[in-house]
Amino acid sequence: MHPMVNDDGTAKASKGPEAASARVAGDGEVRTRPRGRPRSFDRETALEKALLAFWEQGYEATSVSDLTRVMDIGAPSLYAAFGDKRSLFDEVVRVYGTRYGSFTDRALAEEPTARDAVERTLREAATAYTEPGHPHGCLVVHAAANCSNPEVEQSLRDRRNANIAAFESRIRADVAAGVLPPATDAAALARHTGAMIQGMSQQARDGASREELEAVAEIALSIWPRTGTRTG
Amino acid sequence: MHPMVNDDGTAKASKGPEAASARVAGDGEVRTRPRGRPRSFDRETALEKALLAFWEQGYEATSVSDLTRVMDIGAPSLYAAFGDKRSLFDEVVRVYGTRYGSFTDRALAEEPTARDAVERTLREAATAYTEPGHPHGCLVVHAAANCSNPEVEQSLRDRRNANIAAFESRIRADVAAGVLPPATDAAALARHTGAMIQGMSQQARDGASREELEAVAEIALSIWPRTGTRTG
DNA sequence: TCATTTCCCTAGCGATCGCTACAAAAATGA
DNA sequence: TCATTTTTGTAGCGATCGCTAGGGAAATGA
Repeated sequence: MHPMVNDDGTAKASKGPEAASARVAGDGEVRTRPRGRPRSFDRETALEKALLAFWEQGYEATSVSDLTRVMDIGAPSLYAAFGDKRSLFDEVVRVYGTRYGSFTDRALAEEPTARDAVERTLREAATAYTEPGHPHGCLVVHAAANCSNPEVEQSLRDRRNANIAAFESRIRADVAAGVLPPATDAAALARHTGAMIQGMSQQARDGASREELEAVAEIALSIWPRTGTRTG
Repeated sequence: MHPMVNDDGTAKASKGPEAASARVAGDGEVRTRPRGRPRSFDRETALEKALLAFWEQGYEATSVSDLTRVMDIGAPSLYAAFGDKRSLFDEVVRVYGTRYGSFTDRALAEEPTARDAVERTLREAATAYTEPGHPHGCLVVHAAANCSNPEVEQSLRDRRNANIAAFESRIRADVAAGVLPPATDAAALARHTGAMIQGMSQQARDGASREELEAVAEIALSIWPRTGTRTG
């Protein structure tokens, strides 16, 4: 696809400067350093800078010139290490998902009920979306808004809708288990949760504080029947 | 500011091809047609096309080339009639506010209680944000997202926050009147409403149907105490 | 008819966009 | 030392961005 992409360019994982050339067959010593001139920058550090830029400004408003400036590398280095702008953004979204955006998945996996998962998600969203040290709000919600590239826009839309679908199936499971009433509209409840998350993210971008978002979350949580199995 | 802007270019209201040259002093007859070559396009029609383009793609992703194509006029005609891209967008936002986005103001002005106003707003949002014939969601919420021009982004942010502030003062009025409990957190309740509106708008952009948004609205409304003065 | 006024069309301005050709620089193994 | 491999910086590609100069076209009043 791309002519000048080296081994760890568009690869899935971000491996360091290993993957050497000289391979010692069955022995353990594969400590050989790569062949040519070594990279002058740390790939993960540069990726983190790109993440913050995309998070702040969105995919399209972040130019390659912006990226090379904040990553402190030249354009050819960027293209050699990350492919093109789109590939870099995809990798940024992956890293964002594992580093910043995984509280929803954790809540769904670890909490005993759907309500508890939603409660934890909304409360953690209030914190995460206003945390100092990085842009406010959710990258997945905002970074591909008004994007001329329909594939980029669709990829984040898919993530948002998959998130809501995960809530819905979790709610359905609680309905089947008798934790929630049989008449529960799981789809609507899940979509309501998704709308709250996205609305809170927009509020965070518009300047709302953590306390203000927490108050919003409390209100949103009051719709859930308090008949859960929680001990609290 | 702009050298080649005629009388009705960047003016507040969109007046037609009047504002004639020959002025009959105190008499009523000011029917004289303008002096030079008449415009070959209808200004309001072109403005509506620009509105739909900005609504669909956002401020920055809509190029002047896009605009001249959908408005079916040349670039010099656009600049002569509307100033620059920014002025055209400002006018589009004004028209959008009066034509599509005024249901919130109407609800706040016409409904007897804050709860009724929010109820009507959320229900009408479900309809308006999924209406066929124009893009889904709210222009004010989305059109300036990820905008490189901070003034444009701020102008819509101000509108969103002013909207929430209007809800808050309406809620405070009901608290003062005894319609809502004295312990009501007006700011949080207003922000919750704003987050719901923005979340529903995002949902509409992501493909949610009117029925789905109405179900979300019903859930969101269930947080309000049903002790209103409504007869229904 | 004719000067005046205003609009439209062509054509192109300088700036920026994403991206890359090219050659020097810095590491390797032999 | 020297050929090989990979990265780096420079410099610039074609395309598009927002915007406008300039001259002809279409209306006016005289």
